[in-house]
Amino acid sequence: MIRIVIAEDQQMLRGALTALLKFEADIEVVAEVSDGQAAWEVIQSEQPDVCLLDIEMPFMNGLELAEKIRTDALLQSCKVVIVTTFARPGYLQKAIDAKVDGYLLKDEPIDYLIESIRKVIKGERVISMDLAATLFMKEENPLSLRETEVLRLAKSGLTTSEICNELFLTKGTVRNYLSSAIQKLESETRQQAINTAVQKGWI
Amino acid sequence: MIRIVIAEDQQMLRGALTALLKFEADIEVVAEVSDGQAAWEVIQSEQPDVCLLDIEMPFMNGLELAEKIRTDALLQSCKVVIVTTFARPGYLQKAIDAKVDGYLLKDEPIDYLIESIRKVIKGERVISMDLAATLFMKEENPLSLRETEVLRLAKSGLTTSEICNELFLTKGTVRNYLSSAIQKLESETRQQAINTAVQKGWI
DNA sequence: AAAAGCTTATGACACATGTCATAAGCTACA
DNA sequence: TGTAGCTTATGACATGTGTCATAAGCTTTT
Repeated sequence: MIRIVIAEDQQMLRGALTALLKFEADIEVVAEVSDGQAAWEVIQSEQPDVCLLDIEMPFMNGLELAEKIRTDALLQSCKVVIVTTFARPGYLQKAIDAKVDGYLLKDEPIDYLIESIRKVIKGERVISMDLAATLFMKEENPLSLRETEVLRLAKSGLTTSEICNELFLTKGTVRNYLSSAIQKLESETRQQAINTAVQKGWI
Repeated sequence: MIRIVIAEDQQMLRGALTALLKFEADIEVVAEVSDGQAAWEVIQSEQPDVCLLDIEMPFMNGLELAEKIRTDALLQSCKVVIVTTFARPGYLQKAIDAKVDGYLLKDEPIDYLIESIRKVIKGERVISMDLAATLFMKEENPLSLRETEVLRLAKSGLTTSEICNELFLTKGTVRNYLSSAIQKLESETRQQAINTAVQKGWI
């Protein structure tokens, strides 16, 4: 019997997945939760064979959670499958770094998900077809730590002076970071830079 | 027998819904499609009792589709239920204008969806609890047509001069529109104005 | 030890952005 | 027939933004 925990914040999808997985004779859904914190608690207490994790969840996202599971000595045999809407290279990279066993898009059929669960139990790794392509086309995030930070703040609508107050930098420095971020992302304005960075999953 | 068409672009959720609705004795899923255009075609040919429509779909969104269904003489008896992730007042307003029969969030349990299908068939209207609240707290979109247009273009990263080329206006005019949009949205920069407008579903 | 790259900073320049006052033409509504 | 609101426009002003040259201190890698 494959024991599974489902962490997905969208109730309709979570309920539907749980309902359908219950029809599989070899699968048992031991818990279904809607946020990262609750997921972490139930994973520790239940020690499931497989965790299905959404990325965007309250309190703790699926990638951070995957990282925590991988570095916990008691959870070495627990397989991790990320299930997400987003085909962002940045997300995929983080998932690979966290050594997840599967990375599926919500745009896959459920049968593929079920099949994938059985595969990761056997020690195989699974990845959505669409994503296998982005793996090869993968672009490294060209932004430095500070550039990323500054751009993230710019995204939330802060002006240069507000950003420099936030990070205890001078205006000039912040403008320099934004300038180089804009150039690295081949954009012309901060807005465009923000758009591409979001789209690539870099901020 | 209640005949249903499901239009939802996320395959996993669409498949799950279809699978679960098939267990209901009084419900028949006559078609499931992944974009607005395909939905429109199948709705015309199948004449279903109920359409479940996602909002964000390729080719035609669910709100435009709802509008088309409501204005088609042959589809007067077809009930429309919007099922979406987003609790944006702007979306809800458009849905109400299109006289939809139901507006549910994907954050509801499936049982509620099934129950809602039976209710709209009886002529009732259904709306998610969370949304009933926003209905009362509803804020009117304070932006004029032009202001909305200009802000939408700004959102995609265009500079003032690019926007004025796009709309055949002078730079000064575009700046005035942005300025008044920023003030109406109680923001300080175009970026902040864009953020709040997106969040309210106004652009 | 040298090279490369990140972090921080300054000053200067050109241009973009946001505000304000003002105004003319238009539509819709009372 | 006003009056209100939208659309369009101009000029002026202050401030914000993006680029460039330059540089010092720091860590990491070769």
